Amino acid sequence: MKMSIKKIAELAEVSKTTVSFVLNGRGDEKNISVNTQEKIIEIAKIHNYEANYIARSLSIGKSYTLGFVVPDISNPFYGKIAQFVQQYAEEKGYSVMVASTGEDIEKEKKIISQFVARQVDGAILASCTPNYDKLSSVINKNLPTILFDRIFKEVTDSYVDIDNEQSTYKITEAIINKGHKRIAIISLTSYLPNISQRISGYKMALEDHGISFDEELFYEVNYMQKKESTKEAFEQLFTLKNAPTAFLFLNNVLAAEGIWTINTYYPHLTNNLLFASFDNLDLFDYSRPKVISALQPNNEIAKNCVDMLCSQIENSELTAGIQLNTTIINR
Amino acid sequence: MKMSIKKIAELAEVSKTTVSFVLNGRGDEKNISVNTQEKIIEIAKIHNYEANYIARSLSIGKSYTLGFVVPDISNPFYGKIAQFVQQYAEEKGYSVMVASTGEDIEKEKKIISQFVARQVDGAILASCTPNYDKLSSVINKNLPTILFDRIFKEVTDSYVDIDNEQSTYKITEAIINKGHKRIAIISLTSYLPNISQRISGYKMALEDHGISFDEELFYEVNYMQKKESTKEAFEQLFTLKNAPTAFLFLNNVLAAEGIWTINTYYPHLTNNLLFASFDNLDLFDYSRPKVISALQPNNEIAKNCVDMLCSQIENSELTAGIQLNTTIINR
DNA sequence: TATCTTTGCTAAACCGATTTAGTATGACAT
DNA sequence: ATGTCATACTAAATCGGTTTAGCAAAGATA
Repeated sequence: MKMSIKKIAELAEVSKTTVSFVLNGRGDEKNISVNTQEKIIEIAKIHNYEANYIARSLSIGKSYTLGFVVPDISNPFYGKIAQFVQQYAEEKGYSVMVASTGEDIEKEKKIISQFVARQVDGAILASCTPNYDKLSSVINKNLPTILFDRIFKEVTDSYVDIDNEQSTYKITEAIINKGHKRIAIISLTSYLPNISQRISGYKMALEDHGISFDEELFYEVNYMQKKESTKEAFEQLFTLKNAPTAFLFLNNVLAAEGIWTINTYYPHLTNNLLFASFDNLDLFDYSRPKVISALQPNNEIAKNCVDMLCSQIENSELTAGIQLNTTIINR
Repeated sequence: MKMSIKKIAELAEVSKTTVSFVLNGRGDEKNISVNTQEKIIEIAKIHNYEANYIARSLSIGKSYTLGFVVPDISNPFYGKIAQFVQQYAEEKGYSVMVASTGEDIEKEKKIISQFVARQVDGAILASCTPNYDKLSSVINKNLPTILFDRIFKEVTDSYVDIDNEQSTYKITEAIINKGHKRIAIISLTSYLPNISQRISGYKMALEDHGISFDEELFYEVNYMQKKESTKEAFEQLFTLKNAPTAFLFLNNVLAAEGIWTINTYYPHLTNNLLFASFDNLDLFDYSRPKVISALQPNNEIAKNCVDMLCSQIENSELTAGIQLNTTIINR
């Protein structure tokens, strides 16, 4: 038999009110006698009573649920952050609903609406839209939202950012310091702010080291057909009279694809090239080539997202957006 | 202003009941005049009304929420399945709450209790307990539950299994067919049924090919200290007078660790050894050594989990447990 | 003895939906 | 004129909690 506060009240021969007070630990405060308190707690224990969160949510107008929305939850970068987000959320009494948008802005809208309808208290979002008008329409449903990874500062101050430009500058510098001058950069067709910051860091580093930016070394891969697109990029780059000796990939998916491509179609070159990537992957330790990378502080990103979101939810306190630093892993 | 059925009723000058009928598409069935219906829908649209799922849940006693509980959501195997589970769940109108147990049975219990309190309609679970008494106590909260990956058939018939024994038999056979006779097997200290089935498949294949099982080639890695434990395993195995020429890892985490270890400490051996793994990882395509693997049908596992769970929830229909096949990728 | 305070408890409204069991009205048949 | 039926709608209970306002009795104070 499913227990409810009402049934406990009947068994203990007290009112629902009293039961609610006692089971919420407000018995003393509300002057409920020790006797009554013990009786109620005893009965609750015997019958394995567990509060119905749905009813409580409806009553107090808070669901203690957060939404976590990313392009692809099976990407290890988002996976790691999901894991930490859930862990920190749990510590604060929140559960987490997760959804992947598959880089589809319409789906993202639907998911957010769905989460709003489900009364999530807030959302942590890596939006897939390359357009901040659209993003505004998505998140301005007066839903507390923290942006990460894909950030539009024009839309909100609630974000946990990464020093994309500075990090890419450092990676590029590390490549240059190993003696490379022809550094290909593999980017995305879709224009996200984090990506353009990374491109900018690359260009700055080149400039500061007296290397001029060569449009021929800049390649945009189409995410939807990344296998073919990456293969094509390599073909083009290797037919250049002055082919690149190093490759900088602007995220982990591109890098993994690059590693696959080079091993599949150009295995003889794996020892001659230098690879570098934004985002880290464990496999960069032992892939051929090894990959210099900028490791994002997943744990801290998650912690800050949850902390900021909760303080926004609980204290309606808008913390300013923050920027975290990556660690360059120079393999 | 947050809209509710009550406010729409006031604006339309009808009863809450009528509004509810109309907005649920039961207007015709309930003989609500076309005029009234249009008026209500119009008002709802103007004010951007979205039903409160919490209230609906309380009322109908169903949350349209599923729990997805795994040891580690950042493991790509679980991540992929999570992605598909969420996708299929969404198609059926369910949202998914995700949680990682970190291989901690107490945490697993807490998470399930939490999900039960939150009134999830059912759960998809890869339990971390090596003990089916404990598992029973976890899932027998009359919560519809589908087990996958970590399955105890004694506990429930609701599972989506993999042909662990047969698959490992095939992998082992593939190794043998490449001329190897000394095949190390790297397992886990924790005794899960899927792991013992895999071990059994390995032994059967050896036997069928006239190779006797050698206890010295069997190594159990401690998950909690897998780096040190794997390193130790390799040290031990390589000091054998008759060292192994092939390694079979019983899951992807062990294999990834093995690849890391061999590249870090024995880079000169990477071309001489054959690796094989249960579970597939993209990197097996280009790691050194390449890795023969048994690819689990993530998409199908997810689809079956969701389908079985929903039919259990919606029709109280207990489908029998099923077993899916892996694909051996012989690199 | 009268008044005030504290102790111990509860009735009832509320959150926002769903759903059952109706009612009122008018049309039609007998 | 009466009964039957379809149409168009609604009052009120319900789900399982929280919370406000307040009551009755006992003890303390004047």
